[in-house]
Amino acid sequence: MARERYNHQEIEQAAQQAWDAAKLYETDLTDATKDPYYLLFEFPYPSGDLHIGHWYAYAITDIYARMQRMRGKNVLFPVGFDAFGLPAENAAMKQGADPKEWTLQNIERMRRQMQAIGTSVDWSKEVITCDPSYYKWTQWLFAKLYEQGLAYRGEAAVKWCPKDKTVLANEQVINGRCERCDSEVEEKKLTQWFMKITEYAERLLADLEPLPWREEIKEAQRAWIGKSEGARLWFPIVGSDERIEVFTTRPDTVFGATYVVLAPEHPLVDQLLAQTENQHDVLVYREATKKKTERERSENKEKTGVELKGIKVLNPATNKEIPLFVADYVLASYGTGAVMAVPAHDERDCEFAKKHGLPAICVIDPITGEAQENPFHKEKIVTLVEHDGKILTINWRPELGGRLLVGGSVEEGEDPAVTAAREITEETGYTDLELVERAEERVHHSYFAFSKNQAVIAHTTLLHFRLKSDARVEPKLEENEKDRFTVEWVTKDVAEREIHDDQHLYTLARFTDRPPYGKDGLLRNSGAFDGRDNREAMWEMVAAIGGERATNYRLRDWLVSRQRYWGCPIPIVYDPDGKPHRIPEEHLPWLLPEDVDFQTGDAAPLASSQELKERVERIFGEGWTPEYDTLDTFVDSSWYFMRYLAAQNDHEFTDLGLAKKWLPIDRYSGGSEHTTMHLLYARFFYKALYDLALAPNAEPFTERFNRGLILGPDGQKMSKRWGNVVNPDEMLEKYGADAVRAYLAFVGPYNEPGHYPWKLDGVEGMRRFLDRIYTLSGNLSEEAPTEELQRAVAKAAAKVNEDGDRFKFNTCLSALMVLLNDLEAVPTVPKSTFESFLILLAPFAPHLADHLWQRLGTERSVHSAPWPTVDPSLLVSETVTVIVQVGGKKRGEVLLAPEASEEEAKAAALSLPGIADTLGGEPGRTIYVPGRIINLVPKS
RNA sequence: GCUGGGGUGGCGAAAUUGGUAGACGCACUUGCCUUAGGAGCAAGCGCCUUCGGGCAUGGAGGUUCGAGUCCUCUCCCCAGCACCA
Repeated sequence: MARERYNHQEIEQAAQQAWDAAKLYETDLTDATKDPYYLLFEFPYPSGDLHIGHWYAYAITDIYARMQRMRGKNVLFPVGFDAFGLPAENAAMKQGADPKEWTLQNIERMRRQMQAIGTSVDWSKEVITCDPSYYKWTQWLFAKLYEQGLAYRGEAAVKWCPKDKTVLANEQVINGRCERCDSEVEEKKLTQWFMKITEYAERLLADLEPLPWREEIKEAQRAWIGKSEGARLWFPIVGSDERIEVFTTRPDTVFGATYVVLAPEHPLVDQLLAQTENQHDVLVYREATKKKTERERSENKEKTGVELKGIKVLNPATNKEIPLFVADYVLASYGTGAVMAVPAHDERDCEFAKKHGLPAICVIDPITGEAQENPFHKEKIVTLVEHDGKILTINWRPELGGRLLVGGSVEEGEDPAVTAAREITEETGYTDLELVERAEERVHHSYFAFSKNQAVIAHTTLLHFRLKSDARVEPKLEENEKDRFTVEWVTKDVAEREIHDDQHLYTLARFTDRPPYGKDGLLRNSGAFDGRDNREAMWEMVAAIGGERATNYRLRDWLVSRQRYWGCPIPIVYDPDGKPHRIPEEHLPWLLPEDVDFQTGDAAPLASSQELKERVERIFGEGWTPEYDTLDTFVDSSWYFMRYLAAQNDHEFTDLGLAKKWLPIDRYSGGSEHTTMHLLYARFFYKALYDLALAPNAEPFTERFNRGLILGPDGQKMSKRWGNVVNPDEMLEKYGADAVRAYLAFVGPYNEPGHYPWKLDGVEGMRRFLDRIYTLSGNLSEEAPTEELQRAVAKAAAKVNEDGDRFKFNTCLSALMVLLNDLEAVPTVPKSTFESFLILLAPFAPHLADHLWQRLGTERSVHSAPWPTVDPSLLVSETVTVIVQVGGKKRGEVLLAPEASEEEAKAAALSLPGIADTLGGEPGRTIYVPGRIINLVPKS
């Protein structure tokens, strides 16, 4: 039977017109007869043309919208445009276009394209963020947050992009570069508008836990919030009433703090300058850091800094005077902008201390091994012996511990150094030894000595020896000891790789890499706390030195001011004293002026508007001045999903009655690039509104899915630069919307963000699949379906249901392909079977399915047809293939009833040729999993 | 470096969560049909094989009657964070 090709252009246009005319996708938000289901995708920025990534985002989400609708849900599947933003303004500067016209034209074009791909979005609820009817409410919400103190004006060192000529939020700075244009970001001290997202840090973190999101999304948010728990401690400045406040996560190491460091921007630096002996050096250093970009500061990890000579601070634990430094490895914006430095236990402090010759005091004796009950205490030594750049090791037989350094037990009253020298000579024969260093700290190594059947804690002294010469005597060994180990000189690398004992590894690192030393263990050099477990004693120490528990977050407040034109005007005016006031509600929307000059250099374009100045004076009085900054577009997109519920409502920003019913959003599909910005901001916004009783609950998105990326045919990211951009319009013309969307659904799972290359052959294959369906529609009969066909349909329906809910449309389609293969194998297809097939197909190829459906003589659209319910009894087949294994290896298969007993299965298995031989007699044991396998295990 | 997610044919991927590894599709091979067309149909398609089988899910061990799936170690890829005290 020859395969026909359907005319996709005709079919698809007709279907779209029919859906439109029937208003098939307008959701009645008040309908109480059906379960509401809110399916949301991130609304696009109207850049101009729909690209394949948009297809992937909308067409695939649309599959689920259609599926849910057919299952009887009242589906809200809205769309809008995130229409403020820099590209419109750039186009204005480049081509002299009006940003508004440019944006609206793009929106018009994208609307048409979205309709052409057959998305079932509800256009009646469209929102456009640059429309005054929308931004009126953005302004209104800003004012609400301002009244709550959640939007505030503050002076801060902010990130400035010299190319885009605007400040950026922290989130928009990637490795010291502007995330949009990749320019190196500068720091400026400016007064700007912020949102107090830090006040919500804890809730943003805690409320993340129960959400059923992928771990990587949650983890990215957690990392961004960056909670760390520790303490605030105060270090008094000698001869002054001032104290330096530091934040530390390791207050238990305070006795080891040998100096204090301030960030160069720390306000105390100015205050202390007068008493500083080397004022000039400090000023020079501070100027130098100021000139460096953020990137230079973090790229060059060499630790620089200057001591404030003549100034000492007191370590509050030891009461000793310690020096004070400024260094740019301490960040002004984190914690208190000042740290206590503990070189013995912190890598960065250690590096800095080495460079400046500052002492390291070890305050923790590490504990290694595994905790044991009732241990026997013992004095031991471990020694690192070096000669000629190599390290002396004893390579024990594997069961005796493998490669180790020289160790041994200290005899009663013996000096550990003597023990060490004795052990080295006894075990290895070397005699010409020189003691280089004896570690101040000791290692407490806890283990079970099998030879003596005794749990032991070894209190180990660590020693570092050097051979003065390789003079050697015969080792003094018992006869039975001789073949238990070999003495080997190895490089440090080999030692690091092959020594597995923590205690010995610590020793190796202790004398080769130097500090930082171990993280946890028993306190030493810590006054009254000596011998205590460091973690356990930590808070007592904090209390003892007058510190307090504190939690710090990496998250900073969200900077929302932008020195740009094409954004939502901040609804603030300033009185003649420069004090900000919110613009009263009756003046909202506070319109964006139109008489602006974009070429303003570093100043905000709004400052060039005469109309704006006049408007302010007219309304508020003489001397009043406008706010010239506009809002970060992430503010617009932080609440748009609420506006969909009341897109046309002039009196309210949303409909709170409907919100109770529709929010939180059931499923939110978007790109992984929005994990730490949009998603975090929107969650914050929603929580803030919840606290104002303007949102019905505290989390806006129940489920979140990050979609993957469609790559060019060459496996590279699509880009004009590589010439590998796929033009969706061409595809649409050549293969039709159904083929393209089904192909995109088939490339891989939509519930995890993978990278899928666009393969033209694949689109053709998908079109072939659709053509085969079309062809099959010419081979229908009025017969009743056989049970076999019913089973095939039920199986496909079950799979589409299950995997559809998991956003795994690739396997849904494979189930439909299997079903089609089955249908092609029978002489004629019963009409009712084909109808079921079309219903299952409808979400994936909505136009073709609808066309064929109507050709069967049905008036209504397939998209209003009821989704098939699966009869579970049809999923259980009469016979199942049971795998026959002998000793876990497949040796054949038998057909059995699913409920066949073990005896029947065993008999059937044994009757297979060769099974009995392979088995060699009666099985010792039989494992039978009905419907799956029978495993006959030979007697051993 | 830290954290998280991964590694399965030539390619995109499946695998009922411990029970036939590679469903489905693409590419490829062979044959058929034909007024050679980038069409259609049929068969094949992990690797090796002495045709009995044997070996295969990055690698090495382990648990188990049975491991892609669980455990330990290790290598590689991707993402987020990265001087955060």
